[in-house]
Amino acid sequence: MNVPGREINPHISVDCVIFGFSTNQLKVLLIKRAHTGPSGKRIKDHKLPGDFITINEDLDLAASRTLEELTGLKDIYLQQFAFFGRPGRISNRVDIDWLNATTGHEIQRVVTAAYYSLINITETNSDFAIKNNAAWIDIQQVPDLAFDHDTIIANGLKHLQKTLRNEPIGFELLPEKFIIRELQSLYEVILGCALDNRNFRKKILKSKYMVQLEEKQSGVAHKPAYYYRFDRNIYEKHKKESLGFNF
Amino acid sequence: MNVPGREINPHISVDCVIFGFSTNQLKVLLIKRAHTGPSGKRIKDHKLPGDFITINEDLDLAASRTLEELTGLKDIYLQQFAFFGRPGRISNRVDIDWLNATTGHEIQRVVTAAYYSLINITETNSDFAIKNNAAWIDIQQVPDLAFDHDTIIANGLKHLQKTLRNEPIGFELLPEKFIIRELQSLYEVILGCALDNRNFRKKILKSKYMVQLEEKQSGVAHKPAYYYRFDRNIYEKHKKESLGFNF
DNA sequence: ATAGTTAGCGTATTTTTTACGTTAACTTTG
DNA sequence: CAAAGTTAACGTAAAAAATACGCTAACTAT
Repeated sequence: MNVPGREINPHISVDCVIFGFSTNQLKVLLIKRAHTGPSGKRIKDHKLPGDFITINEDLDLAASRTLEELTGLKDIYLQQFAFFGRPGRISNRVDIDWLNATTGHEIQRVVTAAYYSLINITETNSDFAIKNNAAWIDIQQVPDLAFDHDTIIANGLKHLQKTLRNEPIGFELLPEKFIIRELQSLYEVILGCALDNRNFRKKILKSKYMVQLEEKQSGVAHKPAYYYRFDRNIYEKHKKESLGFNF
Repeated sequence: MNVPGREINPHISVDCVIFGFSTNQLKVLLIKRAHTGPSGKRIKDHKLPGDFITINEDLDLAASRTLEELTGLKDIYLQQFAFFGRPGRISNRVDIDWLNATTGHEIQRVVTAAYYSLINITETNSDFAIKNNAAWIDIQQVPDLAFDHDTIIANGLKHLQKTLRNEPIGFELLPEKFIIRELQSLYEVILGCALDNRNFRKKILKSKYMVQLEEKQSGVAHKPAYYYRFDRNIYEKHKKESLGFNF
Protein backbone atom coordinates (compact mmCIF):
# COMPACT_ATOMS: atom_id res chain seq x y z
CA MET A 1 0.00 0.00 0.00
CA ASN A 2 1.54 3.26 -1.07
CA VAL A 3 0.36 6.62 0.05
CA PRO A 4 0.50 9.71 -2.05
CA GLY A 5 3.14 11.87 -0.49
CA ARG A 6 1.10 14.96 -1.04
CA GLU A 7 -0.14 17.55 1.38
CA ILE A 8 -3.57 17.76 -0.13
CA ASN A 9 -6.19 15.07 -0.08
CA PRO A 10 -9.42 15.47 -1.96
CA HIS A 11 -12.20 17.13 -0.04
CA ILE A 12 -15.20 14.96 0.62
CA SER A 13 -18.73 16.16 0.26
CA VAL A 14 -22.20 14.73 0.32
CA ASP A 15 -24.85 15.63 -2.23
CA CYS A 16 -28.51 14.83 -1.76
CA VAL A 17 -31.03 14.17 -4.46
CA ILE A 18 -34.18 14.97 -2.52
CA PHE A 19 -37.30 13.65 -4.19
CA GLY A 20 -40.80 14.84 -3.49
CA PHE A 21 -44.15 14.15 -5.07
CA SER A 22 -46.84 16.75 -5.57
CA THR A 23 -49.51 17.60 -8.13
CA ASN A 24 -48.77 14.31 -9.82
CA GLN A 25 -45.19 15.24 -10.51
CA LEU A 26 -41.93 13.89 -9.25
CA LYS A 27 -39.82 16.77 -8.05
CA VAL A 28 -36.32 17.40 -6.80
CA LEU A 29 -35.28 20.00 -4.32
CA LEU A 30 -32.58 22.23 -5.77
CA ILE A 31 -30.62 25.10 -4.34
CA LYS A 32 -30.84 28.35 -6.22
CA ARG A 33 -27.40 29.82 -6.65
CA ALA A 34 -26.91 33.46 -7.54
CA HIS A 35 -23.34 34.65 -7.88
CA THR A 36 -20.93 36.65 -9.96
CA GLY A 37 -19.29 34.77 -12.82
CA PRO A 38 -15.76 35.20 -14.12
CA SER A 39 -16.88 37.74 -16.71
CA GLY A 40 -18.31 39.83 -13.90
CA LYS A 41 -21.95 39.35 -14.73
CA ARG A 42 -24.48 37.84 -12.36
CA ILE A 43 -25.22 34.15 -12.86
CA LYS A 44 -28.28 32.35 -11.64
CA ASP A 45 -28.32 28.62 -11.66
CA HIS A 46 -29.09 25.56 -9.57
CA LYS A 47 -27.21 22.91 -7.68
CA LEU A 48 -27.97 19.93 -5.51
CA PRO A 49 -28.14 20.41 -1.77
CA GLY A 50 -24.89 19.22 -0.32
CA ASP A 51 -22.04 20.06 1.94
CA PHE A 52 -18.49 19.18 2.80
CA ILE A 53 -18.21 16.75 5.64
CA THR A 54 -16.52 17.95 8.75
CA ILE A 55 -13.42 16.11 9.83
CA ASN A 56 -15.09 13.85 12.32
CA GLU A 57 -18.46 13.53 10.71
CA ASP A 58 -19.98 10.32 9.46
CA LEU A 59 -21.05 10.52 5.83
CA ASP A 60 -24.59 9.36 6.58
CA LEU A 61 -24.86 11.93 9.32
CA ALA A 62 -23.54 14.66 7.06
CA ALA A 63 -26.25 13.79 4.59
CA SER A 64 -29.03 13.83 7.17
CA ARG A 65 -27.65 17.07 8.58
CA THR A 66 -27.81 18.64 5.13
CA LEU A 67 -31.34 17.39 4.73
CA GLU A 68 -32.45 18.66 8.09
CA GLU A 69 -30.85 22.07 7.62
CA LEU A 70 -32.72 22.46 4.38
CA THR A 71 -36.13 21.07 5.25
CA GLY A 72 -36.30 20.91 9.01
CA LEU A 73 -37.02 17.19 8.73
CA LYS A 74 -35.49 14.38 10.76
CA ASP A 75 -35.66 10.62 10.37
CA ILE A 76 -36.19 10.72 6.67
CA TYR A 77 -35.59 7.99 4.11
CA LEU A 78 -32.02 8.54 2.98
CA GLN A 79 -29.81 6.16 1.03
CA GLN A 80 -26.34 6.41 -0.38
CA PHE A 81 -26.36 5.23 -3.96
CA ALA A 82 -23.04 6.13 -5.56
CA PHE A 83 -19.96 8.22 -5.25
CA PHE A 84 -18.52 10.53 -7.81
CA GLY A 85 -14.84 11.16 -7.81
CA ARG A 86 -13.59 11.84 -11.32
CA PRO A 87 -10.75 14.33 -11.01
CA GLY A 88 -12.24 16.39 -13.82
CA ARG A 89 -15.75 16.54 -12.41
CA ILE A 90 -15.24 20.12 -11.25
CA SER A 91 -13.92 21.65 -14.42
CA ASN A 92 -16.26 24.50 -15.10
CA ARG A 93 -14.62 27.86 -14.39
CA VAL A 94 -17.84 29.18 -12.86
CA ASP A 95 -18.00 26.28 -10.45
CA ILE A 96 -14.37 26.50 -9.42
CA ASP A 97 -14.66 30.22 -8.73
CA TRP A 98 -17.84 29.73 -6.80
CA LEU A 99 -16.32 26.97 -4.68
CA ASN A 100 -13.28 29.03 -3.83
CA ALA A 101 -15.37 32.09 -3.11
CA THR A 102 -17.89 30.38 -0.86
CA THR A 103 -15.37 28.27 1.02
CA GLY A 104 -12.50 30.69 1.19
CA HIS A 105 -10.18 27.83 0.28
CA GLU A 106 -8.47 26.61 -2.84
CA ILE A 107 -10.55 23.53 -3.50
CA GLN A 108 -8.65 21.28 -5.84
CA ARG A 109 -10.70 18.17 -5.96
CA VAL A 110 -13.91 16.96 -4.43
CA VAL A 111 -15.10 13.42 -4.07
CA THR A 112 -18.78 13.33 -3.35
CA ALA A 113 -20.96 10.72 -1.78
CA ALA A 114 -24.40 10.84 -3.35
CA TYR A 115 -27.58 10.15 -1.41
CA TYR A 116 -31.16 10.14 -2.42
CA SER A 117 -33.95 10.98 -0.12
CA LEU A 118 -37.73 10.65 -0.25
CA ILE A 119 -39.86 13.15 1.55
CA ASN A 120 -43.50 13.97 1.81
CA ILE A 121 -43.82 17.60 0.78
CA THR A 122 -45.91 19.60 3.23
CA GLU A 123 -46.51 23.28 3.56
CA THR A 124 -44.28 23.39 6.61
CA ASN A 125 -41.22 21.75 5.16
CA SER A 126 -41.76 23.39 1.80
CA ASP A 127 -41.77 26.87 3.34
CA PHE A 128 -38.72 25.90 5.32
CA ALA A 129 -36.91 24.88 2.16
CA ILE A 130 -37.93 27.97 0.25
CA LYS A 131 -36.57 30.15 3.02
CA ASN A 132 -33.29 28.32 2.54
CA ASN A 133 -33.20 29.35 -1.06
CA ALA A 134 -34.34 26.03 -2.39
CA ALA A 135 -37.00 25.21 -4.97
CA TRP A 136 -38.97 22.13 -5.89
CA ILE A 137 -38.44 21.47 -9.56
CA ASP A 138 -40.22 18.94 -11.72
CA ILE A 139 -37.80 16.17 -12.61
CA GLN A 140 -38.75 16.66 -16.26
CA GLN A 141 -37.73 20.29 -16.17
CA VAL A 142 -34.46 20.30 -14.33
CA PRO A 143 -32.24 23.00 -15.86
CA ASP A 144 -28.53 22.63 -16.47
CA LEU A 145 -26.92 22.22 -13.10
CA ALA A 146 -23.62 23.07 -11.51
CA PHE A 147 -20.78 20.55 -11.41
CA ASP A 148 -21.86 17.08 -12.54
CA HIS A 149 -25.12 17.34 -10.69
CA ASP A 150 -27.14 16.44 -13.79
CA THR A 151 -25.41 13.08 -13.82
CA ILE A 152 -25.99 12.60 -10.12
CA ILE A 153 -29.71 13.28 -10.44
CA ALA A 154 -30.05 10.96 -13.44
CA ASN A 155 -28.25 8.27 -11.50
CA GLY A 156 -30.34 8.84 -8.41
CA LEU A 157 -33.54 8.56 -10.41
CA LYS A 158 -32.40 5.22 -11.81
CA HIS A 159 -31.78 3.96 -8.30
CA LEU A 160 -35.16 5.21 -7.18
CA GLN A 161 -36.87 3.42 -10.06
CA LYS A 162 -35.06 0.18 -9.37
CA THR A 163 -35.77 0.29 -5.66
CA LEU A 164 -39.42 1.18 -6.19
CA ARG A 165 -39.83 -2.04 -8.15
CA ASN A 166 -38.43 -4.12 -5.33
CA GLU A 167 -39.26 -2.44 -2.07
CA PRO A 168 -42.22 -0.54 -0.67
CA ILE A 169 -40.70 2.93 -0.60
CA GLY A 170 -43.39 4.82 -2.46
CA PHE A 171 -45.07 5.56 0.86
CA GLU A 172 -42.16 7.73 1.89
CA LEU A 173 -43.28 10.27 -0.68
CA LEU A 174 -46.89 10.34 0.46
CA PRO A 175 -48.62 11.60 3.59
CA GLU A 176 -49.47 9.17 6.36
CA LYS A 177 -52.85 8.42 4.82
CA PHE A 178 -53.40 8.28 1.11
CA ILE A 179 -55.68 6.70 -1.44
CA ILE A 180 -54.62 3.93 -3.78
CA ARG A 181 -54.97 6.12 -6.82
CA GLU A 182 -52.32 8.49 -5.44
CA LEU A 183 -49.96 5.61 -4.91
CA GLN A 184 -50.58 4.37 -8.42
CA SER A 185 -49.95 7.79 -9.93
CA LEU A 186 -46.73 7.95 -7.99
CA TYR A 187 -45.62 4.61 -9.44
CA GLU A 188 -46.63 5.72 -12.91
CA VAL A 189 -44.76 8.98 -12.73
CA ILE A 190 -41.60 7.46 -11.29
CA LEU A 191 -41.54 4.42 -13.53
CA GLY A 192 -42.65 6.43 -16.52
CA CYS A 193 -45.37 4.08 -17.70
CA ALA A 194 -49.11 3.63 -17.37
CA LEU A 195 -50.36 0.88 -15.08
CA ASP A 196 -53.69 -0.87 -15.13
CA ASN A 197 -55.59 0.36 -12.10
CA ARG A 198 -57.35 -2.95 -11.44
CA ASN A 199 -54.14 -4.95 -11.54
CA PHE A 200 -52.26 -2.37 -9.56
CA ARG A 201 -54.88 -2.51 -6.84
CA LYS A 202 -54.77 -6.30 -6.73
CA LYS A 203 -51.02 -6.42 -6.51
CA ILE A 204 -50.65 -3.74 -3.91
CA LEU A 205 -53.45 -5.10 -1.74
CA LYS A 206 -52.05 -8.61 -1.90
CA SER A 207 -49.16 -7.23 0.14
CA LYS A 208 -50.52 -7.27 3.63
CA TYR A 209 -48.91 -4.00 4.63
CA MET A 210 -51.66 -1.85 3.14
CA VAL A 211 -54.06 -1.05 5.94
CA GLN A 212 -57.46 0.31 5.00
CA LEU A 213 -58.72 3.11 7.22
CA GLU A 214 -62.37 3.82 7.98
CA GLU A 215 -62.15 7.30 6.60
CA LYS A 216 -63.16 7.99 3.02
CA GLN A 217 -62.46 10.92 0.76
CA SER A 218 -65.05 13.64 1.02
CA GLY A 219 -66.14 16.41 -1.28
CA VAL A 220 -65.08 14.64 -4.45
CA ALA A 221 -67.36 14.51 -7.45
CA HIS A 222 -67.28 10.73 -7.71
CA LYS A 223 -67.34 7.63 -5.55
CA PRO A 224 -65.09 8.46 -2.63
CA ALA A 225 -62.02 6.30 -2.10
CA TYR A 226 -60.95 4.80 1.20
CA TYR A 227 -57.78 6.04 2.78
CA TYR A 228 -54.98 3.60 3.46
CA ARG A 229 -51.80 3.69 5.44
CA PHE A 230 -48.58 1.70 5.13
CA ASP A 231 -47.79 -0.59 8.04
CA ARG A 232 -44.07 -1.06 8.31
CA ASN A 233 -44.32 -3.73 10.99
CA ILE A 234 -46.48 -5.94 8.85
CA TYR A 235 -44.11 -5.41 5.96
CA GLU A 236 -41.09 -6.44 8.00
CA LYS A 237 -42.95 -9.55 9.15
CA HIS A 238 -43.95 -10.71 5.69
CA LYS A 239 -40.81 -9.49 3.96
CA LYS A 240 -39.75 -12.82 2.49
CA GLU A 241 -43.11 -13.50 0.94
CA SER A 242 -43.55 -10.21 -0.80
CA LEU A 243 -40.48 -9.63 -2.90
CA GLY A 244 -40.74 -7.20 -5.69
CA PHE A 245 -43.08 -6.02 -8.33
CA ASN A 246 -42.71 -6.81 -11.97
CA PHE A 247 -44.55 -3.99 -13.62
CA MET B 1 -21.96 25.65 2.11
CA ASN B 2 -19.42 25.75 4.87
CA VAL B 3 -16.02 24.18 4.77
CA PRO B 4 -14.20 22.80 7.74
CA GLY B 5 -11.33 25.14 8.42
CA ARG B 6 -9.02 22.24 9.06
CA GLU B 7 -5.76 21.29 7.44
CA ILE B 8 -6.54 17.65 7.27
CA ASN B 9 -9.13 16.05 5.06
CA PRO B 10 -9.87 12.39 5.30
CA HIS B 11 -7.77 10.16 3.14
CA ILE B 12 -9.66 8.31 0.47
CA SER B 13 -9.02 4.72 -0.37
CA VAL B 14 -10.54 2.04 -2.51
CA ASP B 15 -11.09 -1.51 -1.27
CA CYS B 16 -11.90 -4.38 -3.58
CA VAL B 17 -13.90 -7.46 -2.73
CA ILE B 18 -12.57 -9.75 -5.43
CA PHE B 19 -14.73 -12.80 -5.94
CA GLY B 20 -13.61 -15.99 -7.62
CA PHE B 21 -15.19 -19.37 -8.11
CA SER B 22 -13.32 -22.64 -7.96
CA THR B 23 -13.90 -26.20 -6.73
CA ASN B 24 -17.54 -25.28 -6.25
CA GLN B 25 -16.73 -22.60 -3.74
CA LEU B 26 -17.15 -18.87 -3.80
CA LYS B 27 -13.87 -17.29 -2.77
CA VAL B 28 -12.49 -13.88 -2.00
CA LEU B 29 -8.98 -12.74 -2.61
CA LEU B 30 -7.41 -11.45 0.60
CA ILE B 31 -4.06 -9.92 1.37
CA LYS B 32 -2.03 -11.68 4.01
CA ARG B 33 -0.64 -9.16 6.43
CA ALA B 34 2.27 -10.00 8.72
CA HIS B 35 3.43 -7.26 11.03
CA THR B 36 4.46 -6.37 14.52
CA GLY B 37 1.67 -5.46 16.87
CA PRO B 38 1.75 -2.88 19.66
CA SER B 39 2.77 -5.51 22.22
CA GLY B 40 5.76 -6.33 20.07
CA LYS B 41 4.65 -9.76 18.96
CA ARG B 42 4.18 -10.75 15.34
CA ILE B 43 0.62 -10.64 14.06
CA LYS B 44 -0.67 -12.45 11.02
CA ASP B 45 -4.00 -11.49 9.65
CA HIS B 46 -5.86 -10.60 6.48
CA LYS B 47 -7.25 -7.54 4.81
CA LEU B 48 -9.00 -6.64 1.61
CA PRO B 49 -6.91 -5.54 -1.34
CA GLY B 50 -7.05 -1.78 -1.53
CA ASP B 51 -5.06 1.37 -1.80
CA PHE B 52 -5.19 5.06 -1.25
CA ILE B 53 -6.05 7.00 -4.33
CA THR B 54 -3.46 9.35 -5.67
CA ILE B 55 -4.37 13.00 -5.83
CA ASN B 56 -5.40 13.02 -9.47
CA GLU B 57 -6.69 9.51 -9.76
CA ASP B 58 -10.23 8.53 -10.60
CA LEU B 59 -11.75 6.20 -8.03
CA ASP B 60 -12.74 3.62 -10.65
CA LEU B 61 -9.24 3.71 -12.07
CA ALA B 62 -7.69 3.34 -8.63
CA ALA B 63 -9.80 0.24 -8.13
CA SER B 64 -8.85 -1.29 -11.46
CA ARG B 65 -5.22 -0.41 -10.81
CA THR B 66 -5.37 -2.22 -7.47
CA LEU B 67 -6.94 -5.19 -9.19
CA GLU B 68 -4.39 -5.26 -11.96
CA GLU B 69 -1.44 -4.92 -9.62
CA LEU B 70 -2.70 -7.87 -7.66
CA THR B 71 -3.81 -10.23 -10.40
CA GLY B 72 -2.29 -8.97 -13.61
CA LEU B 73 -5.78 -8.72 -15.07
CA LYS B 74 -7.27 -5.86 -17.08
CA ASP B 75 -10.81 -5.17 -18.23
CA ILE B 76 -12.41 -7.03 -15.40
CA TYR B 77 -15.93 -6.73 -14.03
CA LEU B 78 -15.67 -4.10 -11.33
CA GLN B 79 -18.48 -2.21 -9.64
CA GLN B 80 -18.63 0.31 -6.87
CA PHE B 81 -21.26 -0.72 -4.37
CA ALA B 82 -20.90 1.39 -1.23
CA PHE B 83 -18.64 3.71 0.67
CA PHE B 84 -17.62 3.42 4.25
CA GLY B 85 -16.79 6.55 6.10
CA ARG B 86 -17.65 6.17 9.76
CA PRO B 87 -15.08 8.19 11.70
CA GLY B 88 -14.58 5.27 14.08
CA ARG B 89 -14.09 2.62 11.43
CA ILE B 90 -10.36 2.56 12.01
CA SER B 91 -10.32 2.17 15.74
CA ASN B 92 -8.26 -0.93 16.31
CA ARG B 93 -4.81 -0.11 17.72
CA VAL B 94 -3.22 -2.77 15.52
CA ASP B 95 -4.73 -1.26 12.40
CA ILE B 96 -3.79 2.30 13.29
CA ASP B 97 -0.19 1.31 13.97
CA TRP B 98 -0.04 -0.70 10.79
CA LEU B 99 -1.40 2.17 8.72
CA ASN B 100 1.04 4.65 10.15
CA ALA B 101 3.94 2.24 9.76
CA THR B 102 3.23 1.28 6.18
CA THR B 103 2.39 4.75 4.98
CA GLY B 104 4.82 6.75 7.03
CA HIS B 105 2.06 9.25 7.73
CA GLU B 106 -0.27 9.97 10.57
CA ILE B 107 -3.46 8.68 9.05
CA GLN B 108 -6.38 10.10 10.97
CA ARG B 109 -9.37 9.05 9.02
CA VAL B 110 -10.01 7.07 5.88
CA VAL B 111 -13.12 7.08 3.77
CA THR B 112 -13.14 4.08 1.51
CA ALA B 113 -14.96 3.43 -1.72
CA ALA B 114 -15.83 -0.24 -1.91
CA TYR B 115 -15.83 -2.18 -5.17
CA TYR B 116 -16.60 -5.75 -5.94
CA SER B 117 -15.03 -7.61 -8.76
CA LEU B 118 -15.67 -10.93 -10.47
CA ILE B 119 -12.82 -12.82 -11.95
CA ASN B 120 -12.25 -16.18 -13.49
CA ILE B 121 -9.50 -17.80 -11.46
CA THR B 122 -6.79 -19.28 -13.65
CA GLU B 123 -3.39 -20.70 -12.83
CA THR B 124 -1.77 -17.61 -14.29
CA ASN B 125 -3.64 -14.99 -12.34
CA SER B 126 -3.71 -17.14 -9.24
CA ASP B 127 0.09 -17.50 -9.22
CA PHE B 128 0.31 -13.79 -9.84
CA ALA B 129 -1.85 -13.08 -6.82
CA ILE B 130 -0.02 -15.50 -4.57
CA LYS B 131 3.27 -13.85 -5.42
CA ASN B 132 1.68 -10.63 -4.24
CA ASN B 133 0.99 -12.13 -0.89
CA ALA B 134 -2.65 -12.78 -1.54
CA ALA B 135 -4.74 -15.87 -0.92
CA TRP B 136 -8.05 -17.16 -2.20
CA ILE B 137 -10.25 -17.85 0.78
CA ASP B 138 -13.60 -19.58 0.83
CA ILE B 139 -16.29 -17.03 1.62
CA GLN B 140 -17.55 -19.36 4.35
CA GLN B 141 -14.19 -19.36 6.07
CA VAL B 142 -13.11 -15.77 6.03
CA PRO B 143 -11.23 -15.07 9.26
CA ASP B 144 -11.55 -11.89 11.27
CA LEU B 145 -10.28 -9.11 9.11
CA ALA B 146 -8.52 -5.82 9.60
CA PHE B 147 -10.50 -2.57 9.85
CA ASP B 148 -14.17 -3.02 9.01
CA HIS B 149 -13.38 -5.33 6.14
CA ASP B 150 -15.74 -8.02 7.43
CA THR B 151 -18.61 -5.62 6.99
CA ILE B 152 -17.42 -4.63 3.55
CA ILE B 153 -17.26 -8.25 2.40
CA ALA B 154 -20.68 -9.06 3.83
CA ASN B 155 -22.06 -6.04 2.07
CA GLY B 156 -20.34 -6.90 -1.18
CA LEU B 157 -21.75 -10.41 -1.07
CA LYS B 158 -25.26 -9.05 -0.68
CA HIS B 159 -24.77 -6.87 -3.70
CA LEU B 160 -23.43 -9.80 -5.66
CA GLN B 161 -26.45 -11.90 -4.74
CA LYS B 162 -28.87 -9.20 -5.69
CA THR B 163 -27.18 -8.50 -8.99
CA LEU B 164 -26.91 -12.19 -9.85
CA ARG B 165 -30.69 -12.42 -9.63
CA ASN B 166 -31.17 -9.59 -12.05
CA GLU B 167 -28.29 -9.55 -14.47
CA PRO B 168 -26.20 -12.16 -16.22
CA ILE B 169 -22.96 -11.69 -14.34
CA GLY B 170 -22.28 -15.29 -13.32
CA PHE B 171 -20.29 -15.74 -16.50
CA GLU B 172 -17.68 -13.34 -15.24
CA LEU B 173 -16.64 -15.94 -12.71
CA LEU B 174 -16.35 -18.76 -15.23
CA PRO B 175 -13.97 -19.47 -18.09
CA GLU B 176 -14.94 -18.55 -21.63
CA LYS B 177 -16.54 -21.94 -22.18
CA PHE B 178 -18.38 -23.76 -19.46
CA ILE B 179 -21.09 -26.33 -18.96
CA ILE B 180 -24.52 -25.53 -17.61
CA ARG B 181 -23.93 -27.56 -14.47
CA GLU B 182 -21.02 -25.30 -13.53
CA LEU B 183 -23.19 -22.25 -13.98
CA GLN B 184 -25.90 -23.79 -11.85
CA SER B 185 -23.47 -24.69 -9.07
CA LEU B 186 -22.24 -21.12 -9.16
CA TYR B 187 -25.78 -19.82 -8.72
CA GLU B 188 -26.40 -22.30 -5.93
CA VAL B 189 -23.27 -21.38 -4.04
CA ILE B 190 -23.75 -17.65 -4.36
CA LEU B 191 -27.46 -17.63 -3.63
CA GLY B 192 -27.07 -20.26 -0.93
CA CYS B 193 -29.89 -22.52 -2.04
CA ALA B 194 -30.44 -25.61 -4.17
CA LEU B 195 -31.96 -25.17 -7.60
CA ASP B 196 -33.78 -27.72 -9.70
CA ASN B 197 -31.48 -28.59 -12.57
CA ARG B 198 -34.28 -29.06 -15.10
CA ASN B 199 -35.88 -25.74 -14.31
CA PHE B 200 -32.56 -23.96 -14.15
CA ARG B 201 -31.67 -25.26 -17.58
CA LYS B 202 -35.00 -24.15 -19.03
CA LYS B 203 -34.73 -20.70 -17.56
CA ILE B 204 -31.16 -20.07 -18.52
CA LEU B 205 -31.60 -21.40 -22.06
CA LYS B 206 -34.68 -19.32 -22.63
CA SER B 207 -32.33 -16.33 -22.45
CA LYS B 208 -30.92 -16.20 -25.94
CA TYR B 209 -27.45 -15.27 -24.81
CA MET B 210 -26.38 -18.83 -24.03
CA VAL B 211 -24.58 -20.12 -27.11
CA GLN B 212 -24.04 -23.86 -27.36
CA LEU B 213 -20.65 -24.87 -28.72
CA GLU B 214 -19.95 -28.02 -30.71
CA GLU B 215 -17.44 -29.27 -28.18
CA LYS B 216 -18.50 -31.68 -25.46
CA GLN B 217 -16.85 -32.66 -22.24
CA SER B 218 -14.49 -35.60 -22.61
CA GLY B 219 -13.13 -38.16 -20.20
CA VAL B 220 -16.02 -37.90 -17.79
CA ALA B 221 -17.65 -41.02 -16.37
CA HIS B 222 -21.12 -40.04 -17.52
CA LYS B 223 -22.93 -38.51 -20.45
CA PRO B 224 -20.71 -35.60 -21.54
CA ALA B 225 -22.20 -32.12 -21.40
CA TYR B 226 -21.99 -29.55 -24.15
CA TYR B 227 -19.96 -26.45 -23.57
CA TYR B 228 -21.60 -23.10 -23.78
CA ARG B 229 -20.41 -19.54 -23.96
CA PHE B 230 -22.07 -16.27 -22.99
CA ASP B 231 -22.77 -13.88 -25.83
CA ARG B 232 -22.79 -10.35 -24.54
CA ASN B 233 -23.97 -8.86 -27.83
CA ILE B 234 -27.07 -10.99 -27.87
CA TYR B 235 -27.70 -10.10 -24.27
CA GLU B 236 -27.46 -6.37 -24.94
CA LYS B 237 -29.87 -6.77 -27.86
CA HIS B 238 -32.53 -8.63 -25.90
CA LYS B 239 -31.97 -6.80 -22.64
CA LYS B 240 -35.50 -5.50 -22.18
CA GLU B 241 -37.08 -8.88 -22.72
CA SER B 242 -34.97 -10.83 -20.27
CA LEU B 243 -35.12 -9.04 -16.96
CA GLY B 244 -34.28 -10.98 -13.89
CA PHE B 245 -34.61 -14.39 -12.41
CA ASN B 246 -36.88 -15.21 -9.57
CA PHE B 247 -35.24 -18.23 -8.04
C1' DA C 1 -22.09 -56.78 -19.74
C1' DT C 2 -23.44 -54.11 -15.74
C1' DA C 3 -23.58 -50.51 -12.47
C1' DG C 4 -23.05 -45.79 -11.51
C1' DT C 5 -23.36 -41.10 -12.88
C1' DT C 6 -24.70 -36.75 -14.95
C1' DA C 7 -26.96 -34.69 -19.32
C1' DG C 8 -30.85 -33.30 -21.36
C1' DC C 9 -35.74 -33.37 -22.69
C1' DG C 10 -40.55 -33.40 -21.39
C1' DT C 11 -45.22 -32.95 -18.95
C1' DA C 12 -48.59 -31.70 -15.48
C1' DT C 13 -49.85 -28.39 -11.83
C1' DT C 14 -49.82 -24.18 -9.53
C1' DT C 15 -48.99 -19.35 -9.29
C1' DT C 16 -48.49 -14.88 -11.31
C1' DT C 17 -49.36 -11.62 -14.77
C1' DT C 18 -52.15 -9.45 -18.10
C1' DA C 19 -56.29 -7.77 -20.29
C1' DC C 20 -60.60 -6.13 -19.86
C1' DG C 21 -65.97 -5.77 -18.18
C1' DT C 22 -69.24 -4.03 -14.81
C1' DT C 23 -71.50 -1.92 -10.90
C1' DA C 24 -71.24 1.57 -6.97
C1' DA C 25 -71.13 6.11 -5.00
C1' DC C 26 -70.36 10.54 -5.11
C1' DT C 27 -70.94 15.75 -7.30
C1' DT C 28 -72.23 18.81 -10.90
C1' DT C 29 -75.33 20.43 -14.33
C1' DG C 30 -79.54 21.68 -16.70
C1' DC D 1 -84.26 16.23 -9.03
C1' DA D 2 -82.97 13.36 -12.78
C1' DA D 3 -79.22 12.75 -15.82
C1' DA D 4 -74.46 13.03 -16.86
C1' DG D 5 -69.84 12.66 -15.52
C1' DT D 6 -66.29 10.68 -12.84
C1' DT D 7 -63.45 7.58 -10.21
C1' DA D 8 -63.76 3.43 -6.82
C1' DA D 9 -63.90 -1.22 -6.28
C1' DC D 10 -64.74 -5.94 -7.41
C1' DG D 11 -64.43 -9.77 -10.65
C1' DT D 12 -63.32 -13.24 -14.50
C1' DA D 13 -60.87 -15.42 -18.33
C1' DA D 14 -56.68 -16.22 -20.74
C1' DA D 15 -51.71 -16.19 -21.10
C1' DA D 16 -47.26 -16.65 -19.13
C1' DA D 17 -44.08 -18.06 -15.66
C1' DA D 18 -42.63 -20.85 -11.92
C1' DT D 19 -42.54 -25.29 -9.71
C1' DA D 20 -42.41 -30.22 -9.12
C1' DC D 21 -41.33 -34.23 -10.94
C1' DG D 22 -40.27 -38.66 -14.45
C1' DC D 23 -37.53 -40.62 -17.84
C1' DT D 24 -34.01 -41.84 -21.39
C1' DA D 25 -29.15 -40.97 -23.25
C1' DA D 26 -24.30 -41.36 -23.13
C1' DC D 27 -20.33 -41.82 -21.08
C1' DT D 28 -16.63 -44.46 -17.63
C1' DA D 29 -15.24 -47.79 -14.21
C1' DT D 30 -15.55 -52.51 -12.69
